[in-house]
Amino acid sequence: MAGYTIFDVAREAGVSIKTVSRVINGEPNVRAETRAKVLKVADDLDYQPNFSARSLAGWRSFLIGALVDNPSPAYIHDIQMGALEGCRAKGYRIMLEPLDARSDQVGRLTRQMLSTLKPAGVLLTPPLSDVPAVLDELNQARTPYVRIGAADDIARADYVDMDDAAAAAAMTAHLIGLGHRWIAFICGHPDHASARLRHEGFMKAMHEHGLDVPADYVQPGFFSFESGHAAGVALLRLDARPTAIFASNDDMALGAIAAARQAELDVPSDVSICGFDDLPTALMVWPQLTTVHQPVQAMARAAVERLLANLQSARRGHDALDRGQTLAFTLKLRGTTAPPR
Amino acid sequence: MAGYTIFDVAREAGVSIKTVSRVINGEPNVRAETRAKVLKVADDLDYQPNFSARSLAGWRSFLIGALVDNPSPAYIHDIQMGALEGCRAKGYRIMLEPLDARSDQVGRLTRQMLSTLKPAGVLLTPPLSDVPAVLDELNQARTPYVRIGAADDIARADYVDMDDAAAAAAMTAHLIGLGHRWIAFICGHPDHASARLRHEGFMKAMHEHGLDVPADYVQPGFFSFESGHAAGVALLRLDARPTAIFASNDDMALGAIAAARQAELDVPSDVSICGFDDLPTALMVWPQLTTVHQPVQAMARAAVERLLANLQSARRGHDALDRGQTLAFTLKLRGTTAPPR
DNA sequence: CGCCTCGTTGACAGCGTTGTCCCTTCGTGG
DNA sequence: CCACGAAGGGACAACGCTGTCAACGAGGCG
Repeated sequence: MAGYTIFDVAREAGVSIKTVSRVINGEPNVRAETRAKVLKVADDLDYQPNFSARSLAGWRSFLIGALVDNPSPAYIHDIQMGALEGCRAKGYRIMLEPLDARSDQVGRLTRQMLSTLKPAGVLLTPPLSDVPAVLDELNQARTPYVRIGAADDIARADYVDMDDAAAAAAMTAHLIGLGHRWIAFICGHPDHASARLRHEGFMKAMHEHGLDVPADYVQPGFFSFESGHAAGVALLRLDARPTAIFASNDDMALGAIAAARQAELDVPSDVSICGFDDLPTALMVWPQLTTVHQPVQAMARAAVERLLANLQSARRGHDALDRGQTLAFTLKLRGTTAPPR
Repeated sequence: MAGYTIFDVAREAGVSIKTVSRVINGEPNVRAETRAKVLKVADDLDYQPNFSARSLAGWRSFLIGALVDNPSPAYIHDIQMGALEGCRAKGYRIMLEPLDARSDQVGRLTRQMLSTLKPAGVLLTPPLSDVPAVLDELNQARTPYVRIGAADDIARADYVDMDDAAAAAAMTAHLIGLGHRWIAFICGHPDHASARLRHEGFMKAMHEHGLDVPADYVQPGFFSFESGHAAGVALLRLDARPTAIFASNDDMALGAIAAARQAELDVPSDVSICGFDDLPTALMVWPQLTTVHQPVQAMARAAVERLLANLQSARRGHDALDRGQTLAFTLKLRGTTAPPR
């Protein structure tokens, strides 16, 4: 039958259950020799500590909740894989928890999740990273959490993010460097802090280069293909048609490309288009999409690692280390941007 | 503090802990009046039964493991969301478990996962649905499971799938109906049973319509964009160039489209291209990709529902119901297929 | 009218682990 | 050689829930 208990290990190793527990949990006050013996027996028996029992007996479980409210499969996938990488070795597990950030039940749902799962920590992703009701519940339950891509009240808790504004500025500078002067921008979903930052980065770069951005060159968008398509249609119909369009995510960039194709315009020779995120799809269209690589997986991994590090230092009574971490972005210059004709 | 225990509910309702437990678990032999009272108190207190305690005390946990080995974020996402839909209401949770089907450790890893998590049931996705080592471990641990898209030894366990061969035949018939006679096929990953079935469906439809398939019209592929691209390049270089290409998944279809673009061929006027899966990306390229909609989310949901139904009937000592379920596919006729010139 | 059955409820013992507390052992300095 | 402190190790009680079994009262039946 699959599964020995700690009792079996203790018997085989000739020590008490508690000592095995100490070894498994890396607690101090075990002689190196004893530790080695226990480890060997545990390995021989292929002993796996029972998840539920550990959570029940100990203060917290070995679960990390990942709260998401993002329609993008690729984003969720990256979050989950990054988080898994960060905690698999330490015996923690990830439980994905989709949650509607705009619901007025979001606080109650968070609380329910906390009391059923009693997670050791929680990962917050945009736009949930900036929902006060969620943060409050987390604080009240004294559950440590890391916010990914948060913008509001950044000092409130541990965070991991990237510099969206700088990235947008860098991409804008790239377009300007190619010779573009008339660059339009498609905004992201207003609920997302990063959408705001990307917009700011774009505007800043334009102004710094002394370039003008007409009001109708900034189109609203919601991070969806359709909204990008609509914005693209609107932009390409303008009398003073932009020579480049910077969409604040890839889905919208693809929508804008579709709009260009329908208008019988070639990308990039008639109009350059670039995105933001670097989805897998960016490589699966032709020409391949010029975009900003957002290190989602690396952020998730870093977030989990911070979480676990803080859990350990909390147990030892240390203070939290630094308060957050900003990861580097990369410009992926590919086929959808070129000098204007 | 967030979280009352069953004890609080019992006290408030003036009954024993066990009675509350009965109500929560929907067990029989509780007077309707008592049941209602307990339910009301539980609701007032917003009581959430503790996950770990339930798993530890009962021999079943409330976890369902979803074993996946598929690089596609969209696929994993659909599986997870479908599974969530199927079990959220019943208080079960999904735990995603990536596993390498080709590793010789796959059996050991499965066993480890089973003994730490003690899941109530397991969802198997392709290609893991057909890995004997995994199935054996599951049987040995007496953990019920449902196989999604399995092909080998189908009577071995409960399954949910779609008719890949029929779907491929239907798509082929669509191309033939448009007037194509010279249709090429890009195969899928040889480890996937569905790849084989799709190929068979294609060949069958061609033969039934009395059409010939030259040997070099059937290209190998691995379900990846790159392999589709390579196959596309090879096919479009042929002296007798096919007028249509049926790629056995969307990633490869996109690869083939890229190959056509690079060869300065228009899709669909110079060459029709279609895929299989209906990824979100299929709608985000222009022209939009003609493909077969694979009901991944619905399959995952059905699989979980079957799992839970069987769990209940097992407890009541019933036999398993029917042995499996085949879901309907849909042809999504969009912009990348058209009559040949 | 007593006996048996059935539906309903509660008392109690685990489930496999960790936290707390205490005892033992060993090394060190006086 | 003894006193003392620290480190190593064990006994035992939780943790919150479910499974088992027994107790109880209400009917049905002979």
